Amino acid sequence: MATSRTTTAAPTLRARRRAATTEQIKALARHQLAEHGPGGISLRAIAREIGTAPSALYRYFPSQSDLISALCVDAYDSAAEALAAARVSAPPGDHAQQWAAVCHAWRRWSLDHRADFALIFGTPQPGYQASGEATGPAAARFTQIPLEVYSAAVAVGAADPARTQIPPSLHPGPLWQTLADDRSDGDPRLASIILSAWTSVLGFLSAEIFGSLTELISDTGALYQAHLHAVMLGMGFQPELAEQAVTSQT
Amino acid sequence: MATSRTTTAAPTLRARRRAATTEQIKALARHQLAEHGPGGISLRAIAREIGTAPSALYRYFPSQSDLISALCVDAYDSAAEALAAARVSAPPGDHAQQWAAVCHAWRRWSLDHRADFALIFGTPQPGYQASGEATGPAAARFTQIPLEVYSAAVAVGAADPARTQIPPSLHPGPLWQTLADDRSDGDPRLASIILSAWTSVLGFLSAEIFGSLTELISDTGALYQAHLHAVMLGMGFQPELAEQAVTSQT
DNA sequence: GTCTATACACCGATAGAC
DNA sequence: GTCTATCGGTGTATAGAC
Repeated sequence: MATSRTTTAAPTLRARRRAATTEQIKALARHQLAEHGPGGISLRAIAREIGTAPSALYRYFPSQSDLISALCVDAYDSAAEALAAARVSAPPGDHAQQWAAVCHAWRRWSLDHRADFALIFGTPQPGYQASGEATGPAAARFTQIPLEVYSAAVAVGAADPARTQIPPSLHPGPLWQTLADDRSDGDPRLASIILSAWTSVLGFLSAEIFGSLTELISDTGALYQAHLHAVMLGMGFQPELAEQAVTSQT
Repeated sequence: MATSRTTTAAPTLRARRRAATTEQIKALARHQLAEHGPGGISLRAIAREIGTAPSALYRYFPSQSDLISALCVDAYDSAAEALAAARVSAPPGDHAQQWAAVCHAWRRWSLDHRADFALIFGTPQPGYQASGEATGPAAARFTQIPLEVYSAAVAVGAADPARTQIPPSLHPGPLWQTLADDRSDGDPRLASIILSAWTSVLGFLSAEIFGSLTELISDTGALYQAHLHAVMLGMGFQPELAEQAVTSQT
């Protein structure tokens, strides 16, 4: 009966080899993704590089969609890790600077992992995205980071929802309840404010990575800084804190 | 020598039939795009529905990529038409309201043409997007609309670049010169300001169409209104004009 | 010029032997 | 778990009939 416990603390030699192969498959798939873009993942090509029959891969992933779902989860985790690291490396008391640091980390991660960015923020590939049940928790872990930073900023008065243009009557949706923990007992406007700000930042990154923003403006980094500045003012950060936070970023 | 003039004002019966077939192919491709998502366009399926051999389609489009490029051009034209119509239907003198109307038209068009939105604003499909030479003019025609509205607003004082957070030192890129006409003789900051604002709106639409924004907030329309309000303040519109323009939208 | 017919090389997925 | 064999599907290219 103990043989079925694959996730136990005592890894069988078989289980370890299996995990290694799984990781190898994902690595090759990630490489194909970066090379040939979305939809360029070929199970046959992976099997060819591994040196095995194509059908053997189906013992590791039931279908190509499951492989991509796994890549999505990894991408969310990778991004969340980058954002969390940026947050803790910022001054603990300066929530404005934490926000700016998180946003800059998001951009850097996006530029360094364009394929992963496209995977989780771009056009949903048909069939892949359908299993939001698999990628949901990872996405929640990611989204929670900016929420925590902003609600902490509001709690200490570094940002004031009353300074924003978000009407208090807007109610958050069902999925938001899953995200928010006890911190969200306060102003329900936090959901709307942070979503508005978050989508503004997402749009910049989307235009920079997918679109032709790079050819429309020379110094996209400087524009991103100004963009963040405007966004932070729009979400009610104290003007002096916002300016100082934005200019203190490298 | 006149036989090669396919775009002449005297349409041959042959040419008309050919144009009709071309349009039919594009219509079926659009349908497949909306049905099966990006990458779901199958030339064989189109030929099957038309009732012809797959290879016959190559007399109309040299390759699948060219078909998709044509769809991109159509999508840009469709969006540009919707935005331009919204602009002229707004009060001629009220530039803030024109901006808000254009943004609302953009959202409505995006929600009504999700596949086309993904085509031109989502993840670029490898190979398709490479021919920016084909879709470039159409994209320029689209981008020029908000530029015209905003520069007109600045010209009459409805918006003031000095109120924004965009530093004057930012220089526009090479492609921007192609877009801007004589109107852009003024403040070079206009490029940066409008790009920052435009990407904010794009991010909202991207999150609403690609992502799970719908499940995070109940009334996305109301949030969009507040989002626009914040964006307009960020681009230096007079506060009273911005508020009135946003609330006057249906 | 236009369409048919055919061939090629790829793909994801499945069945069944070992 | 891995293999071979196979199925139905795809985009693309070429040869040849009308």
